[in-house]
Amino acid sequence: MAIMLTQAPKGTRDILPEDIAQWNYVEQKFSELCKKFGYKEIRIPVFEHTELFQRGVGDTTDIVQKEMYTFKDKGDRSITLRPEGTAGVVRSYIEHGMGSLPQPVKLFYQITAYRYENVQKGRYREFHQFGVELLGAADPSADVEVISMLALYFEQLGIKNLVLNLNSIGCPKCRSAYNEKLKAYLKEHLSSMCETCRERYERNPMRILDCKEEGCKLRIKDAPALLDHICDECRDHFSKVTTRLEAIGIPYNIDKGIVRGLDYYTKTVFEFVSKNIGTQGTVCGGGRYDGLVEACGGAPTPGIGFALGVERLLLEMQSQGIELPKAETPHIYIGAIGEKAALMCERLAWQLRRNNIFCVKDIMNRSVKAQMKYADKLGAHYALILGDNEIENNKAQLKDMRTGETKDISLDTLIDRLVKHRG
RNA sequence: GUGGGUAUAGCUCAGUUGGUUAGAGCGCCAGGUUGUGGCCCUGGAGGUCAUGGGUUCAACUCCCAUUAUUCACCCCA
Repeated sequence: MAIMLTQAPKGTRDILPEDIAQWNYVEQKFSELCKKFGYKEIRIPVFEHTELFQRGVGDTTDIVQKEMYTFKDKGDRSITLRPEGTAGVVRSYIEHGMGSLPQPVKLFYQITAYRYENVQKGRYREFHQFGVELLGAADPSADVEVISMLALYFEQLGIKNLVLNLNSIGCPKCRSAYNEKLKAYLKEHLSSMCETCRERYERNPMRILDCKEEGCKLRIKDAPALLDHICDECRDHFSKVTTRLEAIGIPYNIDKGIVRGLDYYTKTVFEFVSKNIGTQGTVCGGGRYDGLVEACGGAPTPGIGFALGVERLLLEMQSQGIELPKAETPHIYIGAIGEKAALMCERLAWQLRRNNIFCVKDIMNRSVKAQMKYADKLGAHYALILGDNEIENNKAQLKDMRTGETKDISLDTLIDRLVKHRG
């Protein structure tokens, strides 16, 4: 089979001009909101050293085990296209000594990410994420700030009925104690469980709770839940988070099953889930990762963040019938008949554009009728055609394309009038 | 990695039990006016019917494979 020159690779897609306005809209809204909370934008590389993700995301995760786009560059370095944003941001935090900045350090980003997975609704191999990382703050207020940002973002976009699922997966201390309890419970059932679960039993028993195999689900149902076995400190942290969420009126649902995909998550984990955009309903996921900076070679630093799937966000907005902005249309179209008029058209359009007016002019040398049709299709508010009469009298008919009315207007005052009447 | 659906024009789709020049609507271009869009009318461009093989006198139509796409499993944003 010949390589498909005319087809984008599997799992990638073009965002076409007709859809750009809605992307710009959600991007701008997100960026404004982040700034109001004191977050600063950061831009990180599309690729990093493979080892960063192995450490930062975790060797036992599906992401690292089977979903990364990894290749050798010409210097024989192993390079990986970022499968998410947190690892890169944490690397940057360490590399640039951000631990010496006034704490906490609050960052946001809008990135593409890459995972080699089979494509389905709401899931692509190249996808877009908005994310936030809050580094240096261990207090439960930090968890609440990050979650409340999301709640406010959805509110501002007019999105309703997303469910906030919340859980705590404890700290390394209580988790290892819990893991022992879990292993003790699972030990007698192990022979009847699936192969991957038997492997997880050794490497990362908590992930067994995520298994969807029927046989395993049966065993898991009555397994001890981590949330019921976390240490006093983690319990206190979690209860402060929920108390504060209640204080500002953000509803949540405790879901003891949330584990999250990254190994370094600690304490609070959460996701915002939709029911109506297919089975990939997690619009946004995040959590606390107090061990991550240290694991990547920095000083012990608490952190919390989230990533929001933009494709899923837009799917959700569409499914809720939320009206999204469309591209701006020209304020005026200027056409011309004949060479003399074309020269005048050139000058006029130039002046309009220097005055910041959205102006489209004829560059096809077409008939008047074709030009008017074109102006109509562009959605221009006004149209104006220059010809011999206009040159002679220095006047033209300014046509309002919505009402069809025309007005005689002196070309000298055209710009003033358009500036005044704009918008 | 696994399973199901789908593949005909730029888009949405027809195409009879297999039958000769593959159609429609929308969109695009042009004309119907001598210098003015929308409605209407006329004309035009645009398809190796996803690709490769097979059955047949004959395949868009039946069979097989491949690829793409889509939905789902796994997992995640």
